[in-house]
Amino acid sequence: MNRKQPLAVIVGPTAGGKTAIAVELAKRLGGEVISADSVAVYTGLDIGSAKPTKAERQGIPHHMIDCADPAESFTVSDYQQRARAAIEGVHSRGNLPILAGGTGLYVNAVISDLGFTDAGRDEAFRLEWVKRERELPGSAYAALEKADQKRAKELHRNDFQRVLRALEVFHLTGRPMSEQNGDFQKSESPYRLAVAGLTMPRELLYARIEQRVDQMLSNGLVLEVQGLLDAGLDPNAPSLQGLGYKEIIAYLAGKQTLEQAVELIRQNTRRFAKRQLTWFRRDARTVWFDVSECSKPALADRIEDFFEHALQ
RNA sequence: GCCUCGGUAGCUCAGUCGGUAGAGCAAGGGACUGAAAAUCCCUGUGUCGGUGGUUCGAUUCCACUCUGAGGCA
Repeated sequence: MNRKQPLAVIVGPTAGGKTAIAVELAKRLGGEVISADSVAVYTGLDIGSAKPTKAERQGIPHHMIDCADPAESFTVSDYQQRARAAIEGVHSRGNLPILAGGTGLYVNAVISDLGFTDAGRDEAFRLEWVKRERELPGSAYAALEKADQKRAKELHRNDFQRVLRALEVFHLTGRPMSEQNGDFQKSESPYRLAVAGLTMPRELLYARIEQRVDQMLSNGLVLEVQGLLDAGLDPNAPSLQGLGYKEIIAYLAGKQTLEQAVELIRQNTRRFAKRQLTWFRRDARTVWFDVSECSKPALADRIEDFFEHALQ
């Protein structure tokens, strides 16, 4: 009987120390890092995404970083395919893949048996509905109630982004989205899994976020954004809707002061970290490690121990 | 020194013709299947500045007091 391949996973809120611990464990366990970060996939978005530098990577191979053009939109489904291929590559080299990142949906797309429908995107269809919704708010949800009652019940009528996607799937396939997607909470993982969650007291996390934002600024975040815009990147591109980018763009457009932009980045990052915690807490497979409870080497010891036992 | 207007949720304020109070923002919690760093939902007990007085009952009225802003000397 074929045994599933092992996959070590490190999740947690932004600025929580995932990168450093992932590299440390890769060194100890003979691993390679698979990033699970929806912004670090884009080339050129380096500072704002806190992409690990060459020095921080310490010679450990990192996958799923710089693999998409920021002018194009990169989706979960793209991520799933390519990340799984990357993991297979790591296995074929006899190494341990370490999936590390804070984008919950991306992590789930890899570690759960999450099957995406074949339906891609239909931009014309989307534009049409955006227009209709503006003219008659609530019409998209009303249409979904007719097309896919089950999905409509799962969604809130105001969650236009999801309502629209469900409509799009029905439009492209002629079948309700709710019939095409399994319940990923109940699905079995394709891998032998060990999921470590990094956590710390909220107060400490927020202090670290503040530090990180200051660091990004002194590393030249404003110049990075200016450079991307100068290179012709559309400020409305999905890649630039990320934290830190949209606020700086608003500053460069003269819509707010730099101080306001920075304060907004801090606040939005705190909120984002909160949402990340909500996501990872929900997954019962996550085993939590409090970073503030011990020294860095001791933390690495504990997680190394956990991975070794859980992945046996 | 005198006069006026304030002191109510972490912040800015509303309100109670006397029956112990509510908005916005902040914050917290939750959801999450092709934009996910996105999108969306839910959540308001606080010595009503302090001490006395009147009253069945005071955050509300009265007195004193502390404190902030402005004005007059």
